[in-house]
Amino acid sequence: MPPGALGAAGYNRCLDDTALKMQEKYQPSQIEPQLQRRWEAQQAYAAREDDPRPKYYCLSMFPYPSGKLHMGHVRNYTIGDVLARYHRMKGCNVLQPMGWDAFGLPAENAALANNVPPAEWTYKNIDHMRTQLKALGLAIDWRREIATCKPEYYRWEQWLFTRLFKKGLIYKKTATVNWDPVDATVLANEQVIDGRGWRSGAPVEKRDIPMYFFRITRYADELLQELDNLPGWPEQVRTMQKNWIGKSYGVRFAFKVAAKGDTSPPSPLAGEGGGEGELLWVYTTRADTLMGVTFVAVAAEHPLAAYAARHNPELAAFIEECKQGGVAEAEIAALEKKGMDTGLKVVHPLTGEAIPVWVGNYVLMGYGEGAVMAVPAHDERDFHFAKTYGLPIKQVISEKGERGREKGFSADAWEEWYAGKTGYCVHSGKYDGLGYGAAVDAIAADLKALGFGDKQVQFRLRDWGISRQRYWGCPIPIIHCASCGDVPVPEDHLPVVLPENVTITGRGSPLAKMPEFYQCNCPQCGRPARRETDTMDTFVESSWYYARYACPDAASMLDERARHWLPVDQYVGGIEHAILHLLYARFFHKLMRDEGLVPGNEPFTHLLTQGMVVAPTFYREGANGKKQWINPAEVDVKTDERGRPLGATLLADGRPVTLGATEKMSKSKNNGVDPQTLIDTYGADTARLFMMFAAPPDQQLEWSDAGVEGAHRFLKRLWKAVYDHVSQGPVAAYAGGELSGPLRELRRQIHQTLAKVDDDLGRRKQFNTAIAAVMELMNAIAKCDETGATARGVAQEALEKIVLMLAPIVPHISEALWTELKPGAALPEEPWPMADAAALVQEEIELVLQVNGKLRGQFRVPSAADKAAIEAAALVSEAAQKALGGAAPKKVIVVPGRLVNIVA
RNA sequence: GCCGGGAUGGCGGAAUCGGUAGACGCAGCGGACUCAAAAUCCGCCGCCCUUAAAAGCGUGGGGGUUCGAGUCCCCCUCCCGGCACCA
Repeated sequence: MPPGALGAAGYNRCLDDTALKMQEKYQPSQIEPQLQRRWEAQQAYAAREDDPRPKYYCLSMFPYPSGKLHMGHVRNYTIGDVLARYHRMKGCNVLQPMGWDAFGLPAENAALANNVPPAEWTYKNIDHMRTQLKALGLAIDWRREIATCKPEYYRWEQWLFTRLFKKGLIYKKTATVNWDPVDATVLANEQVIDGRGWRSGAPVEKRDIPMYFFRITRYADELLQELDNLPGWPEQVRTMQKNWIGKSYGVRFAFKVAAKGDTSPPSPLAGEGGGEGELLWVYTTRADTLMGVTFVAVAAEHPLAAYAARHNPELAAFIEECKQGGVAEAEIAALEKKGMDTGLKVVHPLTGEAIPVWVGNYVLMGYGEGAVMAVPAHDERDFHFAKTYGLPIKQVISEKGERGREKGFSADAWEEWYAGKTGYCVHSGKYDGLGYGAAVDAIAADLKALGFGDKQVQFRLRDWGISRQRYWGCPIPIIHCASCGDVPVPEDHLPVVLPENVTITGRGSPLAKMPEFYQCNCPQCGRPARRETDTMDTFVESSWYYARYACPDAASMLDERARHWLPVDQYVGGIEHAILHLLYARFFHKLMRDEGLVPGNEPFTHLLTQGMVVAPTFYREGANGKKQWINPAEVDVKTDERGRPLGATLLADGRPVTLGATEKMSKSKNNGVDPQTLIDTYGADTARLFMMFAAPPDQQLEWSDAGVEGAHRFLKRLWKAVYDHVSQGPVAAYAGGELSGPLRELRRQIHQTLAKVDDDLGRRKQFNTAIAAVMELMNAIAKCDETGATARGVAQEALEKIVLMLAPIVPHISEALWTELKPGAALPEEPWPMADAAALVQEEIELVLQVNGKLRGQFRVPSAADKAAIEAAALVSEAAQKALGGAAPKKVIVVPGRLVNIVA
């Protein structure tokens, strides 16, 4: 039932009047649970499709149920809730749902540590965290709660999978994973520590295994193009996605692997098996430097490397060495660049020159062709590689520098301009003098004429491998049949239910050890077959949950309610999801659109990426040099008389501890502050206010106990101000009539604050400055000592507006105070207050006088004064006279409404 | 390594379109109230010189554009996020 349907009288009838009767003291522990119970009983935040008001779908990234809420959650969900409540007051039909990203690795880790089945652990965590979330007073429609580990949810993911599989949007190929040879298990990147398995300690190896892939590259162009149609997204996120997709225009061509003494050009009919006479394909965006190629580098896994190593034990050993270590790109990119000559040569396609082929540990098989042409003179990485191994460096690009003189090239040291595209070809025969574009065109044309190369558009984005050799995930709905191949599970056999009673050993894949799970019959031929035992990447669940909230009980994947609510108007979540999650969700939206399930091309109209919550760290070093991290709650920090930290001691023993860096709150650094303690001590409103006040939402937020007390102090002051005001008897808010100067000024500030807060919450989404403006207004009220009925009327107006402006941020205290200020009225029905333009008018304004850009004084002018009048007023001002000393100014710059700058 | 951010008093931050740097809060200092403490209220609070006023300096470092730069441009340092199996 929408709050409006009850009416103010009906809403207030649910009030326990005695318990909410105004106390002199602010007691959040009394107010908050009572209001939360009332909201729940009234279904005050249930969202309905038949509501005629414009819809506003406000979504915060759903949490992984790790055990208990952390500060990052409190921040994320408060931001979302402020926006949801603000838009509700603005007259929108708001949907704000909540659910659980319930599949994932930590449940299996917990199972290993505590011997609890992942399902049980997860459900227990969900129950606890739901209670915690409710204590925050979020305006959530809890009827729509979903958990991705429930078959009712993931069955539709399996259903979509089978549809996409039949469409050819899912395919199988091998991919490289981290392999722990001792635990016989595939490891996640975070489980590889310094090249070793986190539990076994064994050196990790790269291993190729078959996997299912989503053809996200088929949508690469659209995913890129549509970024320009997302003005509600932060520029930095769009830039990151653009670079991630990485559309490039280049040339794909082949070298022929030379048989001894053979310098003839390759034949287009040659094979690509990796032997002599066959083709070695590469892709380059710098075809203009083709004449400067001095070697070719292939990945250790490239067939040509294996071919060259057949009778070369040293090379074989090097290739083995390259297979050591994990697959994480960050790790590989940070490795020392190593390589070895294969002894093989390829033929330069244009010059016929023999070019050596090297194996390089920095060339990755999964990227492009797994082979690159190397131009040391014009690529920094190739340059350093060539220097290390004494390979030739051949300049083929030059550039004009100062006064049109040619820049000097030296193979001794790398310079930035070597890699530039603004020069022209040199030492390149017929291509000499051509610029970047013309040279690429000419060389591409020549390669094409030879029949083994052409221009090609390429993306950095790779297809999305979704197979995981894990238990706690959505089973991939495929049956492997010896005669029919990979057969998708038919619709009427879905869902493929994940068994919940399992024992996790940390060795191998649990489902692959459960015949009762994998033994089945082929849906096509009926013969015994084997069910796929891999589960899906958990990013798959989080790629479409936003749509399921619209219709959590639908008897299909989505129904018409998804068309009503989508797209999400406002999405709120951590910046760490800027690329992967947000790109996958955009991709899924397009997949679902093409299935006719969702409207529009993009899932999220506006995006707010919030910063992390950080806190100081404290530690002691053990005898073995290992740091023992101490929680900030167990530490007493001593400061000097200016508040600078002098040192810290452990409360338990009074002995010193070391103050470490301020870092993201984490288990590993033991610097997390439990939000539960905060809520228990000060109430949810204080927690919310502090989170919104301490930093702008997109910046990192530093935890501060003192800051929390400051936020609590403000709420106590607000409470007392209303109490004192109400105690003097009821009064109507000022509605017109003569005002004294100070009261007119106070009223002007009330309405100036209304305009500011509306802009901050609506357009800027910057809550700290909105709160600061309200605090300033509170200070102004306290300073105003006008008395009488009119003054009380203005005070009533001020307090009413303050309570309404704060309602989205601190909903409990606001609702309690509203009942006192306007007996019989219900806050959830109040519209957002708008500034009265008439109250903002000023007769005179103060401008700044600068001399040579430096502040030298102030002067007053009528607010209607034009430029000439302002200049005249400035020149006769005391400060101007003093600065000029009778001389005429050289120049006068007038910025109306701001300042006058006199150039003397 | 590559891509994207960030750096402003003792601290968190403000300055929204190139126009008064430090709003608001915290900490600190001084005072009021109190038998006392806590709470609360009032005042001060960038650095430097100073009795004071005034001047000077000041937004990570170096250079530039401009009447005027925290904001724009170039170079550098450090910190943070992401890098495809943490979520």
